Amino acid sequence: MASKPLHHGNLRAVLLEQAEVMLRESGVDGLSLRELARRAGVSHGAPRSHFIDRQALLDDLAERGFNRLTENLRAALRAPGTFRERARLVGRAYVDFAFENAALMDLMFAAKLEAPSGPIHDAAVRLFQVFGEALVQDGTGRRAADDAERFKLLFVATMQGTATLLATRRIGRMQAEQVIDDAIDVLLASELGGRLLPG
Amino acid sequence: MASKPLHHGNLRAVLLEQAEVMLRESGVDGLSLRELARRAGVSHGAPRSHFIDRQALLDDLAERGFNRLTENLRAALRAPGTFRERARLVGRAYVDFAFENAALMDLMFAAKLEAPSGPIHDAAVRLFQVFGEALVQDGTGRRAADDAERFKLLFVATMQGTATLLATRRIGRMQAEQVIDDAIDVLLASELGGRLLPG
DNA sequence: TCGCCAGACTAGGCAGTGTCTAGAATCTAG
DNA sequence: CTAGATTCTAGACACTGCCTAGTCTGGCGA
Repeated sequence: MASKPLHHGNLRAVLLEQAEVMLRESGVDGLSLRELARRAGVSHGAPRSHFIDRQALLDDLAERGFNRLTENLRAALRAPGTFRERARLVGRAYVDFAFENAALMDLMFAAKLEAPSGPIHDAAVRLFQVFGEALVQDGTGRRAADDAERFKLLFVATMQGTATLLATRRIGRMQAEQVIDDAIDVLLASELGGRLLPG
Repeated sequence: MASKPLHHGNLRAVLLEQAEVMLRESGVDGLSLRELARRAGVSHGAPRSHFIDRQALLDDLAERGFNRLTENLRAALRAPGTFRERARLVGRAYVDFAFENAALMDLMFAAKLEAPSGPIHDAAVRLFQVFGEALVQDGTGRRAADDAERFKLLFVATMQGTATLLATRRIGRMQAEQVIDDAIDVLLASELGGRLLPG
């Protein structure tokens, strides 16, 4: 599938690229297929060869967003340093991404009415798995696994909430960084964190 | 302003009510002014007398959502019990609201491109003030105020993140409740919580 | 080599939408 | 009772997403 450039070149890639630009410029509501086609220099029906729906395009954008964010977090996690230091980097990466891609985050975390399934959901699962990977340094027993899951969820929820507050401009960037620093301090000092990361 | 029923009765109220129904039924995208007018039994231009814009209607809905959520949290906070117990109730109220009004939450926490201002932002500020009120049992000195602010932000961020994860069906309702319980435990056991609520 | 065909793309049309306008209907204040 | 302001109607316009028929093109098998 998705073989070679055909008539236009590689329209699909151009569409996705321009779509991200429009998303940044004028939000989700400002992203119209016809305007997108206009910018790409093709007829208004052309995008339909690559995206059956407007929603299909939005889903694709969201999925790519998840993948990019996942990669950012992976990179932060690969950095040398203590667990605390790397956790800080991860938090900053998350919050930075939310700040610089506010509209895209809306797309990624828009409330779905249907049941969770499909590639977007899978991409989200893959994102959250990143947090899990960092916590399995001691994978001893079911107790540890349960603790790790709760620790992970708590950390993710805090990051996500901070990201939302930042993207909606309810708090500033510095406040956001303080929140994640505080969150990490509190989490690592807690009983939950102590059980997971002794020493 | 907003005196008495005129031709129709009180259209504005009917529109807002029906709009919330449509929001719940088919999300933000499914909320059209013309369909709304149809359901209210008025011509397609009638809503314009009460809402200059579609966005004005959405803003009004968001503001009302903030006010309702604020009232819910106030009620939870008024309940008798220890601080921990009331904090639990607040967390549950927040998360329940997000679960039952997912599309509305999207509206309330959609990323804004502009600077924060206007009635929606004010309503959001009022919401977050509720958390502050619960924390000023000992208002001694600047240090305490700073701690209270950080505590509040951390708590709010966690609630908000949990709400998003729940509304997007990334986690279940029971997981969400565990997250807020864990968050409260961790926060109250922390140094930050200890400084604020000694004893 | 050549015909053929799946896929990319064009162009037109349709229903639906948000917004604007002029004007009728209605309420309210003087 | 009249005059003005407000609510509402009806029509128009530009724009949107989606559908359809038909054209073009690149690659593959005979």
